[in-house]
Amino acid sequence: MNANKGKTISDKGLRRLPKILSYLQELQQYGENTVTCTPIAENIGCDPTQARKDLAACGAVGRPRTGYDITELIALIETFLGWNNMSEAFLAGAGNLGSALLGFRNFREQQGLDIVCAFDNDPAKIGTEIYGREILPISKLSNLARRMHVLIGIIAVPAESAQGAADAMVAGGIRAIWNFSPKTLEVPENTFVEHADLSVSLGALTAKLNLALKKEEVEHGR
Amino acid sequence: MNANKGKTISDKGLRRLPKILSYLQELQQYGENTVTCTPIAENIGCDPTQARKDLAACGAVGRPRTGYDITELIALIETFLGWNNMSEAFLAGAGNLGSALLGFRNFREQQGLDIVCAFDNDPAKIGTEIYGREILPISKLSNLARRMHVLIGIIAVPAESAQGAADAMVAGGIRAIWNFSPKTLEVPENTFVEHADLSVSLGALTAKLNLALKKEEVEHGR
DNA sequence: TGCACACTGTGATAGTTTTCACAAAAGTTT
DNA sequence: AAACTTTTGTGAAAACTATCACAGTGTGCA
Repeated sequence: MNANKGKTISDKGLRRLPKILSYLQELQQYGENTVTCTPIAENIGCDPTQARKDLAACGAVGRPRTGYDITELIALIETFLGWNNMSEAFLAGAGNLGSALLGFRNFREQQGLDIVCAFDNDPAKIGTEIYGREILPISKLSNLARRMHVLIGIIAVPAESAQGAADAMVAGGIRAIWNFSPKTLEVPENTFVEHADLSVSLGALTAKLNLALKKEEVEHGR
Repeated sequence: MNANKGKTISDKGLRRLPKILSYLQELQQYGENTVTCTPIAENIGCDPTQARKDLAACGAVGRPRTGYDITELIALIETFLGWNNMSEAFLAGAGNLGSALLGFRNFREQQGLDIVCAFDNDPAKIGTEIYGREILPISKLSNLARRMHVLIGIIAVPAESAQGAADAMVAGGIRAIWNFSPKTLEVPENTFVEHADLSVSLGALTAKLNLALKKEEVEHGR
């Protein structure tokens, strides 16, 4: 209980960590050994104090005038994110997006996420293989998850099947769901859902562009 | 200038709109005509006042005792997000993720996003077709973007090529970049970047699970 | 036609996140 | 070895976001 002296991190802060990590790995490739908060903050686009507090939340201690040790920092952030030891995950939905997720080597190598099984309802897909993983019927998800002690589930099914897939995952003891469907899922208290619906992110982008273009139109219009 | 009486919306609020939209479309399918803020808020997981303020930002006006007209609300949100008229987009990177993005019919139908061209540096891919779109060399991106007045770019290339792709997009007059690479991009002031790196979202999920499991371990351990 | 209800719209309050300001610490230079 | 510079760590202030409380208003019902 003394490693992390009661420091907390906000959800937003949490999301800065993978960006910081990515930058640190880049620095490490260039042969750097230490780094200060200022370049980190500049790279990820935040205030240096913010970066310092985020790092502190992971248990990092820096040295005045020198900064932080990059290797140590990488290890701390990876541990904090749970990326340093392999976790097994189940995937529901072997369509376009699901197949792409199965194809990413990075999840295994960088984030320690091993998608061990994929599930689908489409009889045409069941039994086939995608990137070396056989597609199983969704009805088998719960039992297998429980037997294999899988705690992470990925939902890449169409909106109308999303809640059903989530229910199957929860029934199988899955505790964290990465939800790529647009639907908001209902799950028990102790289950985490990360809504990664692409349309949310796209909406934020197109709305900003839209507003800016309209504003420019008005400014140029007169 | 009177449609939207100076109301503003935060970035976080912006991201609630696509979720609200998705729920409204679901209600519409069930034959509902009007909706109040309470069920909307429950569905997307926020306070009813929050939902009301988000809707107000889109220019929506509700009627006491009745609520909001669903059809009208959908139209307002779609207009606000810029999803009601088709926008053309260029895609850089025709790998796993890029191909999946090309395969989504939804972007065209739901978000009005038409990925008209895809670009890659891999000679093996150039000239081939993916979901009916020919793959062109990235060197042609700038000129084509300018000629076709394309304003939206999607980056699905590896980290090391991301900044180069972004530069080409900016040079071609692209104003909004949907960035799926882990790298933070440097772009001019007037260009919007939406960082949709999957590892950020995954990190938030695994970190929460990780912390919860550790906490449970401590609680059970003694 | 008027009364009561359910919901919107919004100013005020509470809570959270970010930024500021500065003391303490560790190298660097003279 | 002392003075100086750079950077961390953190409590306090500012900015932003979410929640609360309630006045205003249209609708349904008597």
